[in-house]
Amino acid sequence: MGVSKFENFSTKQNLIASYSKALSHPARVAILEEIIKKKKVTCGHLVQNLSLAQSTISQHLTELKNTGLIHGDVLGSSVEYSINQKHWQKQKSVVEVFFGKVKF
Amino acid sequence: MGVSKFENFSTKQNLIASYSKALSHPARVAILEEIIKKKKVTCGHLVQNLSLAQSTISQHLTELKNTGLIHGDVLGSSVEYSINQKHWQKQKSVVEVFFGKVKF
DNA sequence: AGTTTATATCGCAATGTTACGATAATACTC
DNA sequence: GAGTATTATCGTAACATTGCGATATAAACT
Repeated sequence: MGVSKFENFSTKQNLIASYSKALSHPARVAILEEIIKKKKVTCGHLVQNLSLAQSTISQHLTELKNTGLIHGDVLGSSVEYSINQKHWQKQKSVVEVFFGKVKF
Repeated sequence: MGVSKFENFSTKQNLIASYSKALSHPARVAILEEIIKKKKVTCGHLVQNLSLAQSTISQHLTELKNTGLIHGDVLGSSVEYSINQKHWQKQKSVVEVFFGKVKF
């Protein structure tokens, strides 16, 4: 029991769910806002600005990377994270279409 | 450990996270789509259309109700669920502002 | 090569989510 | 009132998520 039954739902429904899940924790929202503000941001910068351990932030970054919202460019010994414009726009439009289904 | 540190983040960040969490499971996306399509929908109707147990669907409905996205009107022995237009619009605008922060 | 710096990954504990069956609660029907 | 129908809640099992410290990995610097 307790196992999510993703196969019962459409690809589109799973896509919306997966995109929304990326934003479903305030730490990830905060990370994205910081990336947007600074354009490029390292893990170390985020560690200094958010009150979370380095390993925790790295984990959130990996999640955001996996959904496609950001990408990391290796720069010497550090990694610069920035918004993946293509996926951002895709998620933006998918979510907006969903919310637009309700007519006022 | 493993306890989410919501207090480290702003009210706005927690709001976006909480709204997004409501859409972070395909069953809830499917439920919302069905409600939008039919305008009003009972729990029983959803049980017939989604392959999930009655108790599971009732649980998802309660979650959607708690975030404010839908409300239920008692109608005899059943309950008719519909979109809470006010909260829907609020969530729509909060999410759109967030996505709009990235300029292309 | 050894040291420092930056990030990722592992292992684990605490908590949260998802699903179901069983049962309770409420409102109609006879 | 007894029986039926509809929804909510309880209890519980199986995962999943979040967080941290410790450790691994990789690049840069002496």
